[in-house]
Amino acid sequence: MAITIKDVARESGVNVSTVSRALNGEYGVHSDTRELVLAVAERLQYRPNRVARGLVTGRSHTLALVVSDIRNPFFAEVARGAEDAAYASDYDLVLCNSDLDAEKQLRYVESLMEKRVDGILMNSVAELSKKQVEQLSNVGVPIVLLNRAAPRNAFSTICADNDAGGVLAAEYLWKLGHRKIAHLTGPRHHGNMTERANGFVRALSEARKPVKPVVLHGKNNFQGGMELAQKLLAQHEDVTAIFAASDMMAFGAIRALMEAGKRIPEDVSVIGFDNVELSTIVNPPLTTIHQPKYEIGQAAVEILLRLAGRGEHQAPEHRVFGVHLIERRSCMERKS
Amino acid sequence: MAITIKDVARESGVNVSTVSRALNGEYGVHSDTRELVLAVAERLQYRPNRVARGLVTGRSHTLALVVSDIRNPFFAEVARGAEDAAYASDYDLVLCNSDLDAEKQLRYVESLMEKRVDGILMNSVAELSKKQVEQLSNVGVPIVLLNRAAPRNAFSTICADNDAGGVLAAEYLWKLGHRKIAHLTGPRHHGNMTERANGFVRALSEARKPVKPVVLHGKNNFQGGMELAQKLLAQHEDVTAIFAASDMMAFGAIRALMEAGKRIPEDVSVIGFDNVELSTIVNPPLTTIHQPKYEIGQAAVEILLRLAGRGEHQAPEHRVFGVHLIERRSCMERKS
DNA sequence: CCTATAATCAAAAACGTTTGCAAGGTTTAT
DNA sequence: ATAAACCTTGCAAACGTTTTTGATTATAGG
Repeated sequence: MAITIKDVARESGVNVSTVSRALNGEYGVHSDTRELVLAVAERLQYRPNRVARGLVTGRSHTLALVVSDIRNPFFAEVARGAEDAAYASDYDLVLCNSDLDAEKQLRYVESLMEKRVDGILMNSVAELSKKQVEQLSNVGVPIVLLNRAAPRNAFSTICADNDAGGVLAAEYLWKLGHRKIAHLTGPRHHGNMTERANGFVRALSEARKPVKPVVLHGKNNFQGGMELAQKLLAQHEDVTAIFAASDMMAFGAIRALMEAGKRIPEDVSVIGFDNVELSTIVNPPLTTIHQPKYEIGQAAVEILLRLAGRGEHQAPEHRVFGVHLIERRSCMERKS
Repeated sequence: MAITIKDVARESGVNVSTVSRALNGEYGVHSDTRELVLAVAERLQYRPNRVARGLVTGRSHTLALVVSDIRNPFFAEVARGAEDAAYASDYDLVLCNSDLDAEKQLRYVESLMEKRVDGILMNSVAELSKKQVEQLSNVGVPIVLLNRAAPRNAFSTICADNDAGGVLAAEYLWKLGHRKIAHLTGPRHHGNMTERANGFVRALSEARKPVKPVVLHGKNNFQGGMELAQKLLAQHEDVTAIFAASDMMAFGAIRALMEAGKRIPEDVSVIGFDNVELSTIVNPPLTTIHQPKYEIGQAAVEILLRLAGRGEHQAPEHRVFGVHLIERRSCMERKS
């Protein structure tokens, strides 16, 4: 049996309440007794039971991160930033993979509530019904979303400036002389990606000579990028530039293009979004829009902890990080 | 205030113990009362407090995964497998990044113990002192290691057949005609990588015409691969083939080689280990040793749950997964 | 020297569950 | 018909902490 606070109380001849105070460094315990208690606790290798503590304090010192898939390098980076920040404040982080499945996502939240986590960080990418949003709002624990949400609801949000990123990509491609342009993006209703698409097509439509890109929706991963690029080649052989809504999709697109005998960037330029580490090693190195993934994860739990510290209802915080273009070698000028 | 079991007891006119039994589907409660209780619980939106339950049952329904860095695609894949398996059994998974730091690793374990996790899955890659191993053995919660450990200690282990993988790489390179061979590997004392190295050099030394590869140690990531390849080029210009102990290191090596003006595979062949998803998209596609990452994570928590189910001291389980060579285009024949 | 105040600690309640035990009531078997 | 077995339920004790309250002692001010 594990040794409890009672054991160290008995062993040091004081009451458990005194042990508790001594160990937690609270005011009102004589330095002599404190030292004694500390010594005994050390000798007995006492480890406080955090679930017992959690029961009385109502706080579990645990945060949760629910992402669609941790294998997505973007989320891995966010997760690392989040975990580091949590660790720094002595919080644990539980990991959940929702696969964009609204039901699974809600099941996770429910389970997390039962466990009394102190905050949830999630990319609520799935379309939630009004009822679900309501349910989520009332869980009583702070939630920060990794994407901008409908302004009415009460979640805090943190994300990159997706719209600006889309604009950056559009301007870049346009200046390079491209006029037959495609945008490969994720599922409809994916908040972040929708914003990227919006910025992109808007910027192109406002160019000196407006361009209307073809926009294809698919899965946000390597596979999805491949499939969309294949579909694109079948329908629009003549595109000279592709903006992929994520680096993973860009990788898939590049693969499909190469298999179809296209050279990059000579035949078609490709630009991605995220700037994941691997984008430097693919060949050619991927031109992309950088967003601060680690910092987003980090900032998210900082917000979470701040909200968790305050009681009950707090004003939601919002934060958007700037993005910038990383020019590598997957795009080139198009003289038409 | 959240609503508790007492509320539903009062509301349905029965004792809390009956509510508990009804909700947990235990034997010995009349179907009428059960239905009533269930209805009331539903109406009141009752959510049991898992912390309180954990206190009495002594089980937290939580597992932990401590890896060196979740950004390493290998670990991301393992994590996903582990989380899926945990989710299937209604367990939560907390994520920890140890950075190969022995002290940080132990701090994590200590914190996890305080939280009464039901099992820990870790790649104990750091060199642990005898005292630390002992400490770990006595924590009282099942631990499964992602690498083979010293046989004396009581941890369960699960990993790929690293030695065989090393042999595979050696035989492949040798048959292709390479005789000037290098092996870029991770830090010394990295269990899995040491085994890969062992298999590799042994197989080469037992070849018809024995070869002694140069072995360089460094960091197990993209950066480390780059640095080692640069060092290698400076010291041994004449190598014609490189076996990298992980795909990430292989990517780094390829990058360094390309920057040094080498063509792959014409000038130098490169073979990796892991077969991460990205290895198909790098150019040239990477020839590598496949190990079943997702399955390893999955199997690890299955073992963990089995061990957690049984009481106290159980015989450790060991499992090793087979590996195989994936031939792509980063290696070619060498006629010397 | 006496009282008011502060410092130190013990006692006990609380947190929300599960669970062993016993008390009823109801069926079954003899 | 009665004892034995069984089913259903309530009661209360855990689980290991924190925290409030109150008592005892030491300190200080006059």
